[in-house]
Amino acid sequence: MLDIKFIRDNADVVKGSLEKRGYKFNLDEVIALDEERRKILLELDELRRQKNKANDAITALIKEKKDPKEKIASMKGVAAKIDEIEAKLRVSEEQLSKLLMVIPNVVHESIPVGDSKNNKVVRQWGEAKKPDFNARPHTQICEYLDIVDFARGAKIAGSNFILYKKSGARLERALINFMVDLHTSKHGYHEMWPPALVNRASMTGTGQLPKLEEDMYRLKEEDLFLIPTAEVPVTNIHRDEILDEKDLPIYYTAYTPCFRREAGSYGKDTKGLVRIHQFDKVEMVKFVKPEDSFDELEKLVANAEAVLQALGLTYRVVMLASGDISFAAAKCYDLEAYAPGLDAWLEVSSCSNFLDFQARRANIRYRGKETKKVEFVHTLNGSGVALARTVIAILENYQQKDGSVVIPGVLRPYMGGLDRIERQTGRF
RNA sequence: GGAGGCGUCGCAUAGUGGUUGAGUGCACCGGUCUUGAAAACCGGAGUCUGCGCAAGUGGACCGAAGGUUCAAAUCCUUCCGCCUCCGCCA
Repeated sequence: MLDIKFIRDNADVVKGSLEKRGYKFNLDEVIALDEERRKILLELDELRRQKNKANDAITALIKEKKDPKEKIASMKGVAAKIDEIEAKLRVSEEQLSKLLMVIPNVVHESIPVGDSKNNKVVRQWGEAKKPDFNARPHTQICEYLDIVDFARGAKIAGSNFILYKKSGARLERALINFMVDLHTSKHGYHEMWPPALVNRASMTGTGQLPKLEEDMYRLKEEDLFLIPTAEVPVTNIHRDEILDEKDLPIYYTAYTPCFRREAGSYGKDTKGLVRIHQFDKVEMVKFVKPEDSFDELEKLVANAEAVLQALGLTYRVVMLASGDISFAAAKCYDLEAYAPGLDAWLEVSSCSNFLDFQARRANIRYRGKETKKVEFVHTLNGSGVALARTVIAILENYQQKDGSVVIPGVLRPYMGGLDRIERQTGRF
């Protein structure tokens, strides 16, 4: 959420940002509503002041054992008027906050303007090269090695739900453990294991609601949502809290499954592991002082890159353009791993700085040591990294001519020493 | 799922209709004392928001939302959360 005072004082900046994002939004309506709201508030406060004064007078009369009847009678009208104006204020505030909730964050000046075609590759690590034999896509590798069962996943839950089998399941678990261990032991993150279902307040706090309700799985009875990312529960750890400056920055990492309905994306990337309804992800979340957030973003990206480097995967870092960046983010880098079987760059991480946008919605603040003032923190998060697509990259990059897949060295201790996945024979 | 209890300013608590936006203790900040510290003593401190260049001056906030009343932390209704016991259960 943007600060209404910021909007008021920087209407041009906000309009410019909306324009860069390609948003159609009438900001002047917001500014007019705010003006009206303040006018009502002024009138209301004055009446309430009169009421408070009169109440003091009534109290004094009672103390002096005098009859307050006359004073009381004269206050009835004021009380009624206050009720009436309070109702007006409520309507005005509701309208305003509804609009404020759907205004996206102001994009940072450093990012390219335009749609996804203007995304900028900042750097690349490794070479995008195909093996010297006929590289197969991961779907064929999975089938040959019998490590992912697409048909049974669909039988159990529905299309684009995945059943990992045997070494496939083990690989998934190995990756999760490897990544969490890396972030906790080398990058200074504290490990968390949050609920995979969250309430409406949490979803609103990080900005998924109200805009993206139809993209999520929802439990009607309880009004709970399956998390689309660990960002939601982990950022909301500190919702409605005032942190101490000395505790900042706070780094958390968490593995969670992630659930996405992907409504409206049918027909797009529907083959294999690219776009599935439930996937695993290790997430990194930061709470930092405002002046540090852009430095922290660079470090966050480096932490995610460390995973891909350790796995020996070729990737590139892409700075998202203003039209492609998410609702709550001011600046965002995607990490894309190269998958030779598909001959495609797959988005496996997204690292964003939200500035105080989420903190304002979720009311996450800190008290300055020197200033004693309470201020909003800046929040960031990044995938470190998302599975399924990383599994694709591993399978397609490490496939051998004989159809087996070599396990990257860092994962072997997590695979019980296994260094290669080979075709399993037998019924199961 | 059933029965009961409870939600007050960082923490613990006092407060059952009118000098209560709210007392006390701990924690916190400043000062006195001390070589320094501790203790003791004195003092200070909540959050949000309106108007104002500012000094300042209003308003709101006792889990949330409604209601009763001239007046609500206090009474009523609904909701949310937590605790205890019983039931069920990985």
